[in-house]
Amino acid sequence: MFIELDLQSETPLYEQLMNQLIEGIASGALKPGDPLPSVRNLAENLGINLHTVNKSYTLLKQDGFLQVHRKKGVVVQPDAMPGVTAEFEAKLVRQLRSLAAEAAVRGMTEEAFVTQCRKLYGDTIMKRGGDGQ
Amino acid sequence: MFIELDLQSETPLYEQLMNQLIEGIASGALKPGDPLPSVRNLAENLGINLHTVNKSYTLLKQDGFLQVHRKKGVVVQPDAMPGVTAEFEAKLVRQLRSLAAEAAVRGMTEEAFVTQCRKLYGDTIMKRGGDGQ
DNA sequence: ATATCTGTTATATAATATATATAACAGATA
DNA sequence: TATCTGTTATATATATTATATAACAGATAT
Repeated sequence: MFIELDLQSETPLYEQLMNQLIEGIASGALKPGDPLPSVRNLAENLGINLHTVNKSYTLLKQDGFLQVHRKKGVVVQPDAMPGVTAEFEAKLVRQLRSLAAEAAVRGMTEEAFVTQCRKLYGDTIMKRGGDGQ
Repeated sequence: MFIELDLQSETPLYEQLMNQLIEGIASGALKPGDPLPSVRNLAENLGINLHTVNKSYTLLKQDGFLQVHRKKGVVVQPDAMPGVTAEFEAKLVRQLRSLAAEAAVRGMTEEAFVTQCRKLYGDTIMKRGGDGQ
C-alpha cells in the first residue's frame, strides 16, 4: 500500500487517507483480515499527526470497512463488507448528479462520460483476485 | 428555477447553490443569456446572506458559466460554455475514482455503477431543447 | 436631480472544520 | 517491567464558512 497525501489539496488529509484505503481494498492491495499500521506508525510514515490517522480509522470503522481487534489491532473487515446502504446511495446520487451536470454543460457527451465512469471502475478493481501486489 | 438549500447538509451553501445553477443550465431551465436574480434578491429569497450568493456567482463567473453585464446584470454565459478543461478532467477523475472504489467494495457491479452514471447524466439534461420550464 | 437598484469591495465577527501538540489511560505483548 | 496498541482528553492554531454592516461607482427609472 503506497499512500500519497497532497498537502496542497483542498481535500482534507483524513479524507484523502480514507479514500486511498478504500481504493486499496477495492484493488485487492488490502485484503479482508489484513493488518493496518498503527495510528502512530502510519502517522510518522506519512509525516502527519496521530489524530489525523485516527480520525480516518475511526470513520472507516464506523462505516464497517475496518475492525479493531483488541489483539490484532486494526484490520481490514474480515467478514462481509458493508453493502450499498441508503446513505451511500444518497451520496453517490448527489455527487454523480453534480459531476454529470457539469460534464454535460462542458460539452461532454453521455458516451464520453459513461466511458470515463466505466474506465475508473475498471481501473480500481483491476487487481482484484490477484496477489494484491 | 427552483433552488432548495439544505441547511443541515455538510456541503457548503455556496457550493450547493453553484451545483444547482449548473444543473439548471444542464437541464435547460437556464438558457444562455438568461438573467439571474440579483445577489440581494436571491439571498433574500433563499434566506441567506448576500455574500454567500455573491461567492457562488463570482466562482461561476471565474469558471465561465456566468457573465456580468454592467447593464443586464448577471446572465448565463451567452457565448460558448467552458469546455472540458484539464482542471475539470482532474476533478472528474479524482471524484469518480473515489466513488467507483467505494461502490465496488460495497458490492456494486460495474454494470450497476455505469447504469447509475448514465441515468444521472440523462436525468440532468432531459429537458434540453425543451422550453426550459 | 433624486432615489433606487446593480455588482463589488472592505471590515468585522462568530461558528465550525481541520490539523497539530502533549498527555494520560487500560489492555495486550514481549 | 517496558513497550506497543487504540482511545480519550485538553489545548492551540489556522482556514473555511456564513453572517452583518457599510460604502462605492455605474446604471435605471421616476
